Formats: sequence, C-alpha cells, structure tokens
Amino acid sequence: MRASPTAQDVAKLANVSQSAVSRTFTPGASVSEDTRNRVTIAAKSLGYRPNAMARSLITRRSRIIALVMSYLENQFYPLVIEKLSQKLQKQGYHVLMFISDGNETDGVLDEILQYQIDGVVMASAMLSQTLAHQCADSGVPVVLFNRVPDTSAYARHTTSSVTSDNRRGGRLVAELLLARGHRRIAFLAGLEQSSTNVERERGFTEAMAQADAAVYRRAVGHYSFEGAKQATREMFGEPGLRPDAVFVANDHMAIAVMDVLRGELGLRVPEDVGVVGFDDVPQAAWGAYRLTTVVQSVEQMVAATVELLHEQMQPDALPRNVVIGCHLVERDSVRAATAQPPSPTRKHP
Amino acid sequence: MRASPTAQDVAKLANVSQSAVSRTFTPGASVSEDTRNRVTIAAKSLGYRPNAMARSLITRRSRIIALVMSYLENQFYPLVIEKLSQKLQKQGYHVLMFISDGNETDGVLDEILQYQIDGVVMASAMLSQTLAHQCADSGVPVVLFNRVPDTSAYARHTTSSVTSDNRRGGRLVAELLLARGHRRIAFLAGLEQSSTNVERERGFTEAMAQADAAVYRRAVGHYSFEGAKQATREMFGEPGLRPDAVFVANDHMAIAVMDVLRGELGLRVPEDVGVVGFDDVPQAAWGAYRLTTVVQSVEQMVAATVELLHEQMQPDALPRNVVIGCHLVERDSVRAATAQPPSPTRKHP
DNA sequence: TTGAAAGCGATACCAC
DNA sequence: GTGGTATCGCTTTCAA
Repeated sequence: MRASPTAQDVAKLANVSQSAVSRTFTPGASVSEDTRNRVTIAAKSLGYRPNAMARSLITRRSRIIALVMSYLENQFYPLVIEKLSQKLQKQGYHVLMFISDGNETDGVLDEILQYQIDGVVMASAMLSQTLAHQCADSGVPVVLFNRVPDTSAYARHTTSSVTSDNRRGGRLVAELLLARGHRRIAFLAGLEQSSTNVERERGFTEAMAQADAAVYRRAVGHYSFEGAKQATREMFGEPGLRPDAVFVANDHMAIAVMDVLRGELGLRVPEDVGVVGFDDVPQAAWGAYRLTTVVQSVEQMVAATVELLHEQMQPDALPRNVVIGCHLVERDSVRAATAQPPSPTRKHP
Repeated sequence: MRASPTAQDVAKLANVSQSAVSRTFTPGASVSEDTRNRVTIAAKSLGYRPNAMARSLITRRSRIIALVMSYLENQFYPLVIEKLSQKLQKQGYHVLMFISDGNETDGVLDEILQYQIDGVVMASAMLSQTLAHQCADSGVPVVLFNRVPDTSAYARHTTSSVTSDNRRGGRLVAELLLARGHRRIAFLAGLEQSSTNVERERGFTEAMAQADAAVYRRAVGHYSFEGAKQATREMFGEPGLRPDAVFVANDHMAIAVMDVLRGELGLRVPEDVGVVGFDDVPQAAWGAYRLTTVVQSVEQMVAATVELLHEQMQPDALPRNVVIGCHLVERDSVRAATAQPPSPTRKHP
C-alpha cells in the first residue's frame, strides 16, 4: 500500500542521524545502547526494513546465490533445492533459480551478472561448463555440485566442486554383486560424458577387472527415465541371455529399470535380477522398490557447497574439490548370499 | 576479475551521454539509430550489462518473484518450480526460493520486502496464510497456488488463487469407484484444514451421498508419506473388514498407500483394492504403480499463475480466483467393470 | 533526440 | 559513538 519507510524516516522519528540507523542494522557496528534502542523502536513503529537493493548497490554483494539446474525429473535434485535453500536462508542468503537446458548459457550469464549474484551453484549433469567458465571469468565464484570441473587447465584452476566418491561407490557395487554370486552383471550408463557416470563406471569396471569378471552387457540411458526403460528392454531382450544383475548409474534410472523388469518382463527383483542404483533419492520415490543403492548424503554435499561458496567469495581463494564419502545401503533388490543360484530367464506365476 | 563496466564507461567510449546509454537499454525509449548503434557496439566491447540493483532501486521493481514452499517431498512441487521458473525466465523475471515450514513467516516477510519482490507465489498446503495477508498489507501481489484464500473477508478481497476443480475431481472419483462395483470405499484425507483436501473430500462425499453410498472408512495422512502409510495400516487392519477401494487425497500419499497394500499386507492393487489419487505427479514417481488419478495440469496452473501475477501488479487490480479443469486418468489401479466381485481379504500367493 | 542534473536508499569514510 | 557527505549505477525529469 504505502511506500515503504526509509532510513531517513526512521532517523527523523528517533532523533538521530541516518548513519545511526544504518549502524543499528549493521551487525558489527558501534552504536550506543541508547541510540540502538531508539532506532529499533522507531523502526518497528514504522515497519522499516532496510532496502536490499540500495544495500547491494553499494556493498556490491546481493546475498543471492544462483542455483542452475536443468530439469527436475530426477528426485535427487528437489532435495538439493530444499536443503541448499534452507541452509542459505539461515545465513541470510537466498537462492535464485535458473532452469537451463544447457544451451542458452549466455542469457543466464547475463542475468547472473546483472543481479550481482554472489555465487553460482551448478547442479545438473546435463549442463555444459561454458557457463561456469564465463562466471569464473567475471569473478563470480562457482561451485559445481555433483560433478567435476572439466579437464582444461583453466577449469581446474578456477572452479570448485563437490562430489561424492563416485569411483569408490562403483567399486562397492561390483564387489557386492560378485559377492552375492551374480555372474552376468550389466551396467546401465547415464550420460556418458558426465563425470558422475565416468567415475561410477570406472570404479565399477576396475573392481570387476580385479575379480577377473567381465561386464556382461552395457547400455546407455542418458539419466532419463524413458531412456533407462528403453535400455533395459535392449539389455534384457533375449530371454536366454539375460543379465542376472544390473548396476544402474543413478536411482532415477534404477526405478525405471525395475519398472520394466517387473512390469513388462515379469521378472522378479531381486530374485531373478539384482538391481543397484546410485544417489539415494528420497523414500517417497523408491518406496515400493526397496532399492539397494549407493548413498551420497545430500546434507553433507550441501554443507560442503555452502562452505565452498563462502570460501570462494574471499578475495583470492583457490578453488577446491571436495569429495564426500558414500556407502552402500542394502535394501532388498539384491538377493542375499544364501539364495539359490540365479535363474534369470524364469518368469514368476 | 575486473569491476564490471558501468553505463558511464560505455558512454565515454561511445561519445554519448550516460542518459543515451540508459535509453538504449530501455525498451520503449527514443534513441536515434546512430546513437543506439554506437552504444550497442561500445557496450558489447566492454561487456557491459545494466546493474539490476541500481535499476530496481529507482524503478522499485526487482523483476523477482518469490516462490514460497514448505517441503518438496511431494513430487508435484518440483514440477511447479521447474515450469514456473522457466516461464518467468522467458519474461525476464526470476524465481527466488523460500522454504518455510509455515511457522517463521515473519522472517520470510522481512526478506520479501527487503528484496522489493514484485510478487509472491505461495504453493504448499502446509503454509498458513498470515504471510499472504502481510504481503497484501504491504502491497505485494500474492497468488495462492493450489489452494484457496481463507474465508476471511479480508483474504477474499486481497488474495488471488489458482486451483483445479478439486470438488469436481472428488466427485469423479466417487462415480468411478461406484461404477466399478466397489462398495467398501474409504477416503484417506490429507491435511484436514487445507482447501485442497476439503474440496476433494466434499466432492467425493457429495457424490457418494447422491448414490446412497456411505464412506466406508476414513483416515488422515496429513499429505505425508509416512502419515499415509500409517493411516493405511489402520484402515486395513482388520482382515475381514477391509475396504475394497480407497480415494487418496493426493498422489504422493497414494503411492505410500500402494506400498503398504502390496508390500506389507500382500494385497493386490487393483484386484483386491482399488486406489485413486489426485495431482498427477510425474511418471518417474508413479511408474511402477500405474496409478489411476485425477489430473490437474501443472502447465495450465502455472500459466494462470503468471497471468494473475501480472494482473495483480497493475495499479488497482482486483483479486481473482482461477479454477482449472481437471479430469480422471485411468491407469490400472482400479479394476475394470468386468472384473469379478471384490475379495478384499484374500491374499495372493 | 539529447545531455545535465536530481534523486532512488543505503553504506563508508570522515572529522568531530 | 556520532553526524555530515560522497558514492554506488542507474532512471527520470527538464531544458536545450
């Protein structure tokens, strides 16, 4: 309704200078008890709130963090929005959303610079890293979430990242499946060029090789639900030659895999086919699936992200790549060690 | 790295006044072809971008829309973030996220006013409406998403909303279940005081009454996954007295219900129990469930929201409540009309 | 159409 | 500790 009151208005009412008002609302400033009280009272009575725009104009910090994502189909990402936003809010920061399919990075860069964004979190395997480079170029701190800077020397010297120990996670999966007696183990890749996929697959194949086991089949699902369904149909197309287990590059696709396995092919999971995912999507998503998966803790990743952001906002901080530990959680989509030998082609009644 | 160039810098390079630069970047302004060209070239060569903070300071509009949500467990909401954010981005607006559990509305209000937010979208049944009132009080347009202004005269005169036709949706569900021959029909409520729940239940009970059918059982799940699981255990606790169908107030809970039904109780859906949800959560969430549900189109709801926001940003706009049509989509969680009579207590092998 | 000058609402540096 | 004043980068009169 009415125009919002300014520091000037408050100053007049409290019989102090406008500077005094400013100081009262500046955490570390030196104000006498008395002045602070009078200002506080005057401010409250007028409903005064400092204008963030005016403040950012002079401080050159907006207390806004840009969160760049592509699409939110994967259940893991809403969780990231929620946790990151909450955590930043508590520290007086805010999250400005950018949905980008990865092509129109120029527009996004423009907007990021226009808004004096204090930092950028890029969370999505789909996004190219040119935006990250451009931000770094303009002196805006960038943290890559769940992905690693590309191999260019430039990227490695400018860009920070938070990832989980994808390689180790991949290794754990191979070891689990082998220990459970699986012998026809398939791998369903996400986006082949994404660092999450590369590392997960690397750990996996390393451990397989170490045990003298070959990867029985491999297909690519591009981290999409439909892609994963299609890939599953391919891998399990020939009844006599079906894998008896699949390591799927993320939970989102793993759910799609289980859908096809149980729904279209009439196979039982875990009895006929073992399935292991990666990410730890919230319970609401996997509820019915009882998905065995490698868990990366969103909380820890978000905490590290915020820490990195602050770090990178310092004058001449060096970029840092934080790796968060991850671990296997067995629900029941892999058969127990004591189970009878695999019968991958059998249909249940 | 370097400090960003200002309009002053561009003006100097282009040999024009700073005003000319400003005009060049102001859509409707009057600038000669020549000046505009020189400014554009100079701006590009310097990498100039108008400072949004300075602009908002004087125009009193930030081109930022606040999106207030509580928690994102329900798959429906990430979709809203995605669509809304995309749509607003195309129009030069941006979404600032606020995660609020509904209690600390004061802090949120402060921040909304500090940032000169142009409009607020409140999307979450959990949030109290005091925030909406406070915003309206301060002249910030508010659109309630998927909920209706409370009954106070004040709210109805200040607050706009977008909802789907929840009442009609509820009615459709009752009619479907009755037509399919179900006779022990239960209702699982969400948050009892939320308008979505109230309306869905109202339509449902009305249609039931009209057909002289009684609601067989009723429980409350508070729109949470765990709440819904617990409620399901209660309603289906006595083997001989189990409902043969449930209308669940939203998809998110419906998935939980089906988990318990199939996983814990060994019942078949839809053969033993019919389940119908409401919301249309993305495929990735219901994939395995084949959930029959009442669909409300996120696209339409978002489009209406954006339209309302613009409308409410006009000088003296009147609030408006938009109702979007919704319709039943049958997948296979309700048995076909030709199916044999219900056998709700039977377990399958 | 153009440029000069007056703010927008804060912070920061300065004497006092 | 306090008040005055320059300043942040832009939009917006207002004459020219």
